[in-house]
Amino acid sequence: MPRKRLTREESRDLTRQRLLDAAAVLIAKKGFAAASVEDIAAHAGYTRGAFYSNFTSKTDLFIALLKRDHEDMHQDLQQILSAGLSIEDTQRQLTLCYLKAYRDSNNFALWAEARLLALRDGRFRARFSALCLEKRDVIAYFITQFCALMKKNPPGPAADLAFGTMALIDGMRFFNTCMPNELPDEAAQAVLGTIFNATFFDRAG
Amino acid sequence: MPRKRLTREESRDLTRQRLLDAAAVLIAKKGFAAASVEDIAAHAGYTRGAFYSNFTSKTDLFIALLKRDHEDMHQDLQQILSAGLSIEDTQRQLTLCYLKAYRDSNNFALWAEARLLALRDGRFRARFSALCLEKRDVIAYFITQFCALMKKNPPGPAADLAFGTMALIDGMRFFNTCMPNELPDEAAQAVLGTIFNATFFDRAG
DNA sequence: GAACTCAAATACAAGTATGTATTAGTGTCC
DNA sequence: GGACACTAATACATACTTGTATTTGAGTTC
Repeated sequence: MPRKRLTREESRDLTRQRLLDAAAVLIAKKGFAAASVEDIAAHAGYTRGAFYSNFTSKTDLFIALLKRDHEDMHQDLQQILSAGLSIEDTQRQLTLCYLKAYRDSNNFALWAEARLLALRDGRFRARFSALCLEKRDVIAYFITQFCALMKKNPPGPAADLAFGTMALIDGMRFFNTCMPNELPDEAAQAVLGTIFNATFFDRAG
Repeated sequence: MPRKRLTREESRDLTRQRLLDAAAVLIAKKGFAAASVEDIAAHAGYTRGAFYSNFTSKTDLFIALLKRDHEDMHQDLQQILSAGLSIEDTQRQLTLCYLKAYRDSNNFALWAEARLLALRDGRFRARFSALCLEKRDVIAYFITQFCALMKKNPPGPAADLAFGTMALIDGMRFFNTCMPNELPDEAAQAVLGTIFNATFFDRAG
């Protein structure tokens, strides 16, 4: 099958995506600061010219990258939510979704990198916070729905608990990834399960 | 009072400490990769010569820095533990200790930076993991003691739960620091309290 | 206080990044 | 199919870093 001739816009978007893909790999591998623009462009099969033609800066590209990742995850969660499943099935789907995201990506390293950058760079922080809050809201909504389904009140403001959830998941994922001998998959899952159950299930009210 | 004349060893140690102090500030501010050796040395009031005379590499210095911070915290915790206080007093001391560490340092940014570095650099990871595990063990011991004091069994292996504790605290601290409007101090404390209580207190067994 | 030793400064040689300014080569449109 | 428009490549100027090799100068010791 002959390769389709691309319109200018399609072509441009393709290079954009390729640059983003390359950036995801390189930033996860070397870190944001160490991944040079040259590197990223080269890995995507371009030169710096393509990069600067598509993004104004490395930071700009990073935000675009995070946004893309966030939207992917958001869609997944949204789908689970809108399916109107039972508690058990929702939980099951959630786990699947989590594991999927877990398996095939080093994206959590990107978010860790972004958090660090956000601590230092005010401009970046503003844009990053917006993304984080969207993420939090999705999770908060989940918590609310979940508790409603179980006919319990959440043990605190759902938005705040959502932060806790994110903290816990990301942190455990780091330990699990970095020292799998000390915290193997099952142990990590068990701890998450224990804490979530204790917090959201095993309570009066 | 005239400045004491320093022995060679004292003098050397002083520059070492100064370099570490400067590194702590600069790495927290700019990140490990972006904080140059030159920068660090200059901020400490030296040139690169002093740096290379005291450390073999930036990574080497970073490990030394983390170790120093860890030992400080370790001592604090050890003191609380060995005081043999009641549950309430222990909790109170713990909170104080936590807040103290919280207030006057950007050190948590250092650990976040280190985690990222550990993901990529195998050599660094080995050394960093060792520190992390010491930290974990201290916390795990705390958990064990605490549960014993309350005559309850921990809801899982203390070592694993310690990872969860670290994840939660560090993660919440990030959100609290980065977006204090969205997650103010009290909210962060409340969430931590809720989750810890649910996990360690409000259970049968 | 003179010889010696070691910490820190200086000088030097590469290597690598960024960003802009200009050029080449294709889609696009009449 | 020829002029135009825009994407990506190239060329260029500049600025940093790192690490080593050498020198200076201050503690130490006899």
